[in-house]
Amino acid sequence: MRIATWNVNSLTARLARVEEWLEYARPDVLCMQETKVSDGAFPSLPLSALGYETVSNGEGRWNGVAIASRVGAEDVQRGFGTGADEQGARLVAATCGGVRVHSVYVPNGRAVGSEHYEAKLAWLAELRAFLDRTCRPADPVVVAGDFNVAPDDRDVWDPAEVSGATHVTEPERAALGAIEQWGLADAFRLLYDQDQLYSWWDYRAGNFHKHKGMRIDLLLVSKPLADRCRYALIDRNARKGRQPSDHAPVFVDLDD
DNA sequence: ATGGTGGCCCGGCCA
Repeated sequence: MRIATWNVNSLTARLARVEEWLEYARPDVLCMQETKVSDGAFPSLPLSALGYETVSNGEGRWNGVAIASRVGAEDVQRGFGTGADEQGARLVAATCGGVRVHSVYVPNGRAVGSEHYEAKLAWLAELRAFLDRTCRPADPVVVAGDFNVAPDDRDVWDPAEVSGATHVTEPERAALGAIEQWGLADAFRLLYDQDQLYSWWDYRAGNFHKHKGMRIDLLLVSKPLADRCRYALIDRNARKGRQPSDHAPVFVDLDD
């Protein structure tokens, strides 16, 4: 089973690239973030033509998450369901082929110490609480998406250059750690320990070509799935060419 | 070069 995640930075603008990628990577499940499309305008038909059913949680102009699956999508949940401010449409979950799959788009946080940074930490704490009340770590669970946190210094191009900035601070890493402590592991790190393997590069200043990126797109898997991880890839090629997202898709292959 | 690119959708916000 191949499960993927990709911040597409507008599914409307990226539809051709997403279709192309689905055709050659053929994931069983693709979690998408920053779809920037309302549920009513979601392009379900072209994805259906490729064999994928889709579920989305989208507000329109900003944020938005979705799951495309060719192994079913049952028991859909949109958002935390607490009635609290969710800072936009950032969570959708469905059961796909027996795996509870969550597509998440963690708030960016902007500047350290800003209200947005504090809200990012609060959102991560809400995600942990959501897992506590909706799933069990002994079951097959995936939490995949753009976490806007680089788990450790291997995951940034220059720890000194970004030191103290968002995505790499200790409180953000601790909040991510609290989610992992629920019973999840970073599938990529179960398999590989190299540095300089990134999933996002700022559009600005030619950062992609300078290899200045971060690994912030993660597939967190529960123990029953961690034991099945065989292979993972950040598809850097999908960041190249015409009209790319600023993120590359990432996938993990699970043994049956 | 105190910006830079790109998405939303048309002036500025967001990443």
